[in-house]
Amino acid sequence: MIAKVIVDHRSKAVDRPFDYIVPPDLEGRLTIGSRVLVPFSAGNAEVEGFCIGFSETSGVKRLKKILRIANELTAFDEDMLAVIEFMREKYLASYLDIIHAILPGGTNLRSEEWIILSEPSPQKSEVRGRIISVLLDNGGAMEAGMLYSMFETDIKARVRDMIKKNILSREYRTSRSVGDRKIRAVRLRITPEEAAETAAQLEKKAPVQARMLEILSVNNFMSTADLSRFAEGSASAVTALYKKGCIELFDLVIERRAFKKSKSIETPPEMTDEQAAAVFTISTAINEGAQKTFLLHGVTGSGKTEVFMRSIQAALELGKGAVVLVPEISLTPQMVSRFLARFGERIAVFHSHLSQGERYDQWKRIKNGEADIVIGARSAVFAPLKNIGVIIMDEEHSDTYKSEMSPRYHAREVAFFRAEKHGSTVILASATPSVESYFMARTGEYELIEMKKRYNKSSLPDISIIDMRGELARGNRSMFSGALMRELEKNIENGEQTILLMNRRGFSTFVSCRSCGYVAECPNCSISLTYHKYENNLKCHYCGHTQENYTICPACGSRYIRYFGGGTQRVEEETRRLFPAASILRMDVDTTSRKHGHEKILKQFAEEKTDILIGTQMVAKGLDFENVTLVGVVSADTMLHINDYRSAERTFDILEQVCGRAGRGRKMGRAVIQTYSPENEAVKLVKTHDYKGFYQGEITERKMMWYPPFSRIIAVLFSGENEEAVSGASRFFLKAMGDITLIRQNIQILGPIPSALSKIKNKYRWQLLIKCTDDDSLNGILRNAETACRNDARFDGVAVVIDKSPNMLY
DNA sequence: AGCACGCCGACT
DNA sequence: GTCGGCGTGCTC
Repeated sequence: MIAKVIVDHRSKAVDRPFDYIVPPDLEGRLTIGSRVLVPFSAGNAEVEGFCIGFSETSGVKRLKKILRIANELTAFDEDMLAVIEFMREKYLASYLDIIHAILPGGTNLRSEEWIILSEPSPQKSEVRGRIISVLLDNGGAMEAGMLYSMFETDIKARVRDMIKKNILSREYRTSRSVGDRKIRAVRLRITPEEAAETAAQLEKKAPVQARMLEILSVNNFMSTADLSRFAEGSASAVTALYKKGCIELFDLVIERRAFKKSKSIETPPEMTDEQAAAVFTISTAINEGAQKTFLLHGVTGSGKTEVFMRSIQAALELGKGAVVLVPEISLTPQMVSRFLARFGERIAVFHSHLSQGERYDQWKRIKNGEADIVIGARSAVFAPLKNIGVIIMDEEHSDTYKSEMSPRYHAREVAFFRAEKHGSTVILASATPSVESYFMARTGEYELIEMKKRYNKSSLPDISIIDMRGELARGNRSMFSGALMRELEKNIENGEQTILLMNRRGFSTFVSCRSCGYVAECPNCSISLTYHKYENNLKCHYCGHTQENYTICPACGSRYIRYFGGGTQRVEEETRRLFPAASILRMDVDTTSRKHGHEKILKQFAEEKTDILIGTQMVAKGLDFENVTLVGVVSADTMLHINDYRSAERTFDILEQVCGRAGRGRKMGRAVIQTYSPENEAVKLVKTHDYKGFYQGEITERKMMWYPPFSRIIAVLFSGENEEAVSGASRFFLKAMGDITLIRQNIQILGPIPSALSKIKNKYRWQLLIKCTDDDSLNGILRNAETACRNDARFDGVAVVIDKSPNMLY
C-alpha cells in the first residue's frame, strides 16, 4: 500500500503529496491525518509527515518507506481534510501552513540531526582532523548545526564524505515540546487479600509500607506523590514495595486544567420577549439541521449571551456540539464564566494566556469527545468537533477574525464552509454588524433578528457631539472642551467613574523643528517617531525602534522643538494637571505589556477607587462596570482620516462600543464625543445610535465606489530590502497574470504602487489591488503569477503575499 | 529549504 | 590531489 504524505518541510516547492510505501506492520494502523516519520530528500533527513490519502499503486519508481508513526493521535480527519483543501484553494496557502494553523502548537516532532564519531582515525587533511578533534572534545557526538557553527567554512561536504568513509555516522533524534502530561502512579500487583496479609507482616518493621498497602487495597491506583502523602511516608517506601513485587509503577496521563471549575451551577434566567422570540427562531433552525445563517443585531447589553446559551442547549439536546467564536477571549472573562456555570465540564476554552500544554489538552478533549462546546478566538473555528449543531460568532464585524499570517483566512468564511458540511446554524451577532453582513441580511441571504432593548431596562447613554473648531475659536486650546470639562468635574464630585478614549498611544505623534522643519523619522520605516514623555524617548510604533529624545534640532541646532498631535500620555498629563485630586489610570500597550498588566489595571478600576481610566481601543470593548457613567472621546478624528474604505465603519463601531460602556448600571450614562468633523455621518449618527441610518449611507457609497459587498478585493503585497527588486516583482506579477480582462467579469486593477507606508523594518513595500466580482475565479492565475515570481532569480529576497480579504488597504 | 552534483580556479 | 565557491535542479 502507498500513502500520500505531506512532509513538514518549510518550503513552498515541496508543498505537495509524496508517495511512501506503508510497511506491513503499519498497515491498518494508518488513516487520513496520521502523523508519520519519513525519510526525505537526498540526505534522508527524518521529518514528520501527514497522511492525506492512500492508493495501491504509484507512478514513482523509487519509493521510500514510512519509518514509524510519529504521534498516535491523528492530526485531522476526513472532515477537516476537506477544510484544509478548501483553504488551500481559497487562500492560496500551503498545506503545511494550514495544518500548523489547525493544530495546537508544539505538537510537532522536532527532528535533530546528530553527527557521531565512529572511527577516530588520523586524517591527512587539516579540516578533517579538526572535525574529529572537535567531536572528541564534545564526547564523540554533536548536534549537526552546533558542529557546523564551530567552523568558519562550510564543512557539510567534508562531513558527508567522512560519513561515506565510515569515519563518522549520522543519527536523527526526535523530540516533541508538547505531549501528554504524565505522572508516576502505582497499583497493586497482588490481590487485596494478599496485600492485607503482607501489611500485617510489615506492621512492626515497616509501618509506612504497611499503611501504603492498606491504602492501595481500597484504591485501584494512585499517584506516587499522593500515596506518600496519605501514608505519611516517602518515595523510598514505594521503591521498597516495588522491589518486593507487591506493586507496579506506571505512567498516568493527566489533564492540565485550563480553567477553574465552576462551583455553582447557574439556572437559566427568565427571558425577555425579545430573547424568547430569538431563541425560538434559532432553535427551530437548529432542529431542522439545514445550514442557515442568522444575523443577530442587538444593542450593547441586550442579553445576546443568553440567546447563545439557549441555542447551544438546543444543539446539545440533538447530540450535537457548538462553537462559540469571540474576538479576543481575554476580554470576555464574564462570558466564559457564565458558560462554565451553565454547561460545566462539556466546555473547552482556548484563550491567549493558555500554555501550549493546556491548549493541547483542550484540543485532545474535543477530539476524544469529552468536550462538545468550544469557546475561543479565531482559530477555534478549527475545533475537531464531529457534529456541529451551531456556530456562533460574537462581534462578527471584528477584524480579529481575519488572520494576518498565512493562511490568511477569515474565520467567518471557514465557519460557513464547516456549517455547510455539518448542516449547522450560524449566528453572527453584533451591535454594529459589518456592512457586508448587514447587506446579506437585507438581501435575504441571512435572516435578521433584532434586539433593541437593553436587558436590565437601562437606556443607552445620552451622547453629545462637540465641535472642537468652535472651542478653538473661543480660545480654548486644551484637549478638553468646556462640555467635557464640566462633565468630568461632575463625575468626580459624585464619585462616579469615567472612561476616556484616545485611540493613539505615546505623548505626541511627531516631533518637529520650528526653525528648519526637520521631523524625527524612524531609520527603518517611512514613518515619524512618536514622543513618549515618561520614558523621555522617541519610538517607532511599527518596528519598535527607540532612540533618545533631543532638545536641540539635529539638523540645524535650533532649540525650537515642538511636539504635535496627541496620544494617551498627553491626555493623562493634561487630566492630572486639570484634576490634581483625581485618581487616574492609563491603559495602552505601554502599560499592559507586562504579564497580567491588563488584568491588574482592570482590577484596580473595578475597585472603584479610580476616577478616570484613559486608554486606546482597549477600553472601548467588553468592559462592564456599573459605576461608569461618563465616556469621553478625546478625538473621534484619529480613525476617520485613514485612507481605507472601512474607516467610517470602524469609527462608527468604536464610538458606539465605547459609548456603550457608560450607564450599564442603574444610573444613567452620558457620552461626550469631541471632533473636528461633526458633519461626518459616522460621528453624527452615533448620537442617535442609528445603525440603520449609518448603513444606508454607507451601502450607497460602497455601491457607487464598487467596494465590498459589491466587489471582492484581493491585495498582492511585495516586500524586500531591495527596492528595485520589489517594484520589479510587482510589475512582473501584473504582467504574468496576463490579460485577465478576458475572464468574463468586471475587474479593476490598481497599481502596482508603493504602499502608503512604503518602508517597514527596512523592507520596501509595494502593492497591487485587484477588485473583482468573483475572487475565486482568479485563483489559478494568481497562483501561476506567484510561482513565476518566486522562480525568477531577479526577485530573490522579495516576499509575495496574496491576501483575499485584506483588513487594511495600505 | 537543504543537498548533491558538476564545474572551475587556487593552492601545494 | 585537496579545498572552497557557486549555479542548478530535485526532493516520493
